[in-house]
Amino acid sequence: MPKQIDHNQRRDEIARAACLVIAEKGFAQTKLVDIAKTAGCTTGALRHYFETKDDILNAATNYSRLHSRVRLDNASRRVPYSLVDTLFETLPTNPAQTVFIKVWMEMNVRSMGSAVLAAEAAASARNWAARIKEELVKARENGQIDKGADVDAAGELMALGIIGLINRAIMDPEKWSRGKQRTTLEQLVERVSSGGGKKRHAC
Amino acid sequence: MPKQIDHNQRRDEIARAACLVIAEKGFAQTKLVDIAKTAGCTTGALRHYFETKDDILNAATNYSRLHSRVRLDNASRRVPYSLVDTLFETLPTNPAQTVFIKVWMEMNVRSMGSAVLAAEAAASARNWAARIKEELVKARENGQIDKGADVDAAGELMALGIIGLINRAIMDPEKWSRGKQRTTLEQLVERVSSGGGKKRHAC
Amino acid sequence: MPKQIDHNQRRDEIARAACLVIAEKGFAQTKLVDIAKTAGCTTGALRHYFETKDDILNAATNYSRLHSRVRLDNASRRVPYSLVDTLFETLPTNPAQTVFIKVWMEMNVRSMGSAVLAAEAAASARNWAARIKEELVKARENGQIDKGADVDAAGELMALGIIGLINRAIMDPEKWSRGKQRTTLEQLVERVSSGGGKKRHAC
Amino acid sequence: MPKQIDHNQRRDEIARAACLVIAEKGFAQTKLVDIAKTAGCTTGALRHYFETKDDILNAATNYSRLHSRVRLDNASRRVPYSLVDTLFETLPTNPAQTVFIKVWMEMNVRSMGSAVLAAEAAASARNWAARIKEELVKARENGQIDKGADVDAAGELMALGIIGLINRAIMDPEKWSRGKQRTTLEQLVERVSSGGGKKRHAC
DNA sequence: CATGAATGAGGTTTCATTCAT
DNA sequence: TATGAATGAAACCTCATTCAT
Repeated sequence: MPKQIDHNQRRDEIARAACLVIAEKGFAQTKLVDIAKTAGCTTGALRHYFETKDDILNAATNYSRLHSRVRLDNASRRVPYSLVDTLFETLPTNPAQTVFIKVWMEMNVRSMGSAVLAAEAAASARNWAARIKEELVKARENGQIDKGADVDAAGELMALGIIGLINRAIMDPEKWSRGKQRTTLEQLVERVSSGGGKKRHAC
Repeated sequence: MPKQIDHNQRRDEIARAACLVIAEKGFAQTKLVDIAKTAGCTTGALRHYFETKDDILNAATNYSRLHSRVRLDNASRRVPYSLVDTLFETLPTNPAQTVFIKVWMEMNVRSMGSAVLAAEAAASARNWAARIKEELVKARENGQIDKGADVDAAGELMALGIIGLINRAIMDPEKWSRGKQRTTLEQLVERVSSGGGKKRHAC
Repeated sequence: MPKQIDHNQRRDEIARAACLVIAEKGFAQTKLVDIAKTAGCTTGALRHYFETKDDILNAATNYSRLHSRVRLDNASRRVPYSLVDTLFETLPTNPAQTVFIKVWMEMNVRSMGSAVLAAEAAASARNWAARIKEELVKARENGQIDKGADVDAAGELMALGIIGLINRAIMDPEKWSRGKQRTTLEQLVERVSSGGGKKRHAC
Repeated sequence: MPKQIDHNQRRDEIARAACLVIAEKGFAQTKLVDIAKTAGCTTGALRHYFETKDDILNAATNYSRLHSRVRLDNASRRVPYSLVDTLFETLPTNPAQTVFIKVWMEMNVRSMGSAVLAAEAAASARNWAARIKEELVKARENGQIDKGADVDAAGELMALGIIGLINRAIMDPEKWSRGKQRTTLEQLVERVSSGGGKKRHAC
């Protein structure tokens, strides 16, 4: 009997290798040989798990999305709960997260060239924004933001701010140190979540 | 030197053509022949104006940055001045601006693969954020935002929010209609600029 | 040596599987994996019975030739004997025979690229023509064609006609229904075998 | 201005080069580099004239069909007209014709793997058979075959015989010398065209 | 014997760049 | 200055073959 291989696991390993290469070299410079080398195999072997290069790229996209989501979920489960600490996990403050975010950016851009990919990317973005809103709900329950906060509006704005922060931090890591990302996130949470219509009327 | 003028004009036309192709097909699918076709010439002719494809891509990047900047400047000069109206001009609410923003996104991603380009992109981003801050200053002077607003912090957050909004609107145009972009921008201006530490204490 | 028997039987099964794949997909599109799948095994297993792909292809060729020959022999042994019925068995009027004929055509073409294979194919063709001639002899003895028929010439022409019929029927099955093949074969037998120089003079 | 190239002419040259390579090496062994080399260019240059390898192969098929047809037409126009001389031109009695016939055989086989190609091949075959029939009509008018000959049936049988002859001559050139092809063709014409129902009744 | 993952040579395809005209 | 045919390197893709299990 030949070596028993867990196909799904191997696919994940390849997707992860693809992420590393994409994050390092950029999508356009990502060659199959590099992915294969990083995954510890040859280009031919890749074909046992993926039909085409595009399939690998798509798998990398999903891998990246999934791991970002898992990272956020894990942070959210920490006790005691902290909204800022949780959201902070989504920022490119460490190599691993930076990799996934770079892949996410590369793939967002790539998806602009295909209706199908664009639809997926849009769905993923909505999903992610909804996930951010959930955190605000949780934080409101925990009393970390105003009880009267309009989490719908706040969630949308928070999502935008985080996306912006992620973008700028990736593009300009020199300026956007871990500390500055943290401070900015705190400001974001404070301004965006404090308020909503009711609060302002009360004031 | 009429020839020189024509030469620069032609370079601009080519850069603009490159922007259109990049926005339509994406960076990875942008071929020199397509740029040439869009510019109304042949690949050979491109060579008279640019040494390499990368040069054209860089020119497209600069063209895109310049025009986004000009658009913002023009909006800012309108009388009577309106902060929201001005910032609204930076959003992908019309085909032309959408093109430039797509190019900006594509090129940001592309720049991740090169230290030189990354530095340029970072500088451009800082520059753009500073420009947004200027608008807040102007708006504060005009009384459109609180006199006591901390424009440094607010400017930073506003820049993040706008970047996030641009990203989401580009990736998910179905959800982010012109109207929704407008409404969201208004909320952003209200929450981000209203306040700063002092104001809140006063309340 | 029961193993030996199984071995040969397995080789036959593989050759037959190869025929099916060749007939369905064509020689150029015949992959070892497809043959293995059709034979109910894996590519690795093929190696226990054949050294290379070419060996399998050659085996398929021989299998096809052998079975066509057996089919003709069986038809020839039917009582009462009928020349047309017998020759009819060589035509692609049923799926099985169609498969073998397609393999024969594919392999004829393939053999054009190799002196050794070409020689084999030529020998096989001569052999087959001789076999057709035998049928004419038998038919003459049975009185189904003129006693004075020149079976040498007639056999040659008959062989040509049948080859042509096979070719056209395979290439254009829509036009060459079973019935039309039958009718045409009858005409062929009538015209080709009726005569020869002597007969015509006698007329 | 660059070198002025007649695209159609260049396409024809490439198609012809492809024919030569196909005839020499067989379809399966035909590499683009060989075609390019034979055509006196590089593989890259081929792309100016054909999208894919398959397109080149299809062009070779059409080129082969066209030239076989032209050859037959030219032979048919010779004066004085001779049916046998005309049909003789369709046989592989010289290198050029042998090439085209080999391509025809290769491509017939190749077409078996594709519904579209198969339909084309079938149409081409019907067309060719109709063309043969035309020659019989002409020969009947010229008195070279019986006035009462049933050219419909005879044409069909003649087409079959010629196809068979072509096949055998290509596969077994040693046996099927130019002379033997000629003799056999004469016999074919004599037996197949002499007769039809009326004639036999008269006898 | 059988498996099927892995190999890697060899093919096709792509496309920025060059250059004779 | 402009053309666009041609180049050729580099990528992706294919698949017969191998071999550890």
